[in-house]
Amino acid sequence: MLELKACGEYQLGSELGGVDLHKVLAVYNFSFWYDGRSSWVILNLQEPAVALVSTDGYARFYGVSCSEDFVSELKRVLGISEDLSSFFKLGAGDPLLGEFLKEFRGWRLRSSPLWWSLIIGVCQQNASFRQGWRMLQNIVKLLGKAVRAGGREVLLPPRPEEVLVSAGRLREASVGYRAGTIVNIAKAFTQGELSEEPLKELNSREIEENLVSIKGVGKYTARLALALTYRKYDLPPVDRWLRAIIAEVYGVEEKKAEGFWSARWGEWAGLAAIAVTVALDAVPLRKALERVRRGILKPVLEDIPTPYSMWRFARL
DNA sequence: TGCCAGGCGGGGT
DNA sequence: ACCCCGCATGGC
Repeated sequence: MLELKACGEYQLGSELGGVDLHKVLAVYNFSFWYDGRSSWVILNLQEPAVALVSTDGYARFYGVSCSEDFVSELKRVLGISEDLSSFFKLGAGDPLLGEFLKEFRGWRLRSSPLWWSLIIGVCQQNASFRQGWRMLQNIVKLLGKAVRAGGREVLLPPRPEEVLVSAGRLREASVGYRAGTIVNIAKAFTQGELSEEPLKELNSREIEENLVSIKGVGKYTARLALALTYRKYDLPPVDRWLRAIIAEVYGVEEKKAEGFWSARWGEWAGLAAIAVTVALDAVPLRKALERVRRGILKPVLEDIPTPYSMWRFARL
């Protein structure tokens, strides 16, 4: 097993501002990465580097090789360096997100590597939240690679090359026909058509164009990746779930929902879209519409896996 | 037991 | 520019 070197430690302090690390680490996380006190955070998947981050802000770094940039990369991944004041200001009193944003003021979206963000998107296609995250969990457990860091084992998601050598096993992860898309994405990375670093210099529209050129990656998946990887939120991932919710809450036609959402949230539209999934516990559409009517607009479910609670569940 | 779920591409008009 | 269908899989 690959052994990562200890690369020092860092105590996050005043730069945390009002950030609530429990919320940052809990949302959309797995039980094998977060236990409620500390979480493994991926800094680099290609040349493995991770941080073990406690909710009090203490972080230890581990990597194949050590880098001076680990601290700033950790801050970027945790969203600490992101100024969301205009987002929260814009959201104050919003009929859908107002209440959530008040309670989750300390939340920031963790970023993930482009390759993994795309896989996250693919697993959400034409499936429920729970089914999608179960697929992701299966992929990590079946094809992921364990590394050793600080005397502990960490399971990392498989890299594109690792998916390709075991492509036949993707079906065991219950991803169904999405296996083909996952292979297409893996090939795009290994054949050098796609790479995280160069794309970040492009604007959102250009990145989206690049990503949708992969067969099986459409607008929704590309835009989710924009938010999850590059923290670019100006092009929101609006799916039929959010579209129907927007129509219900704001009284707009479904076909105008995306335009309405972009106008409403501007540069924050993508982050707001993801926030809605957290606020409504990502329950299926029927139930989400019912919740909206009853005004239950922040996470409340504890006994089933939701974006905010899924880290508590070993099996989703 | 069917039907459907946080898309997508390919085929129509 | 639309509309419509099929698609693997698992939950209800």
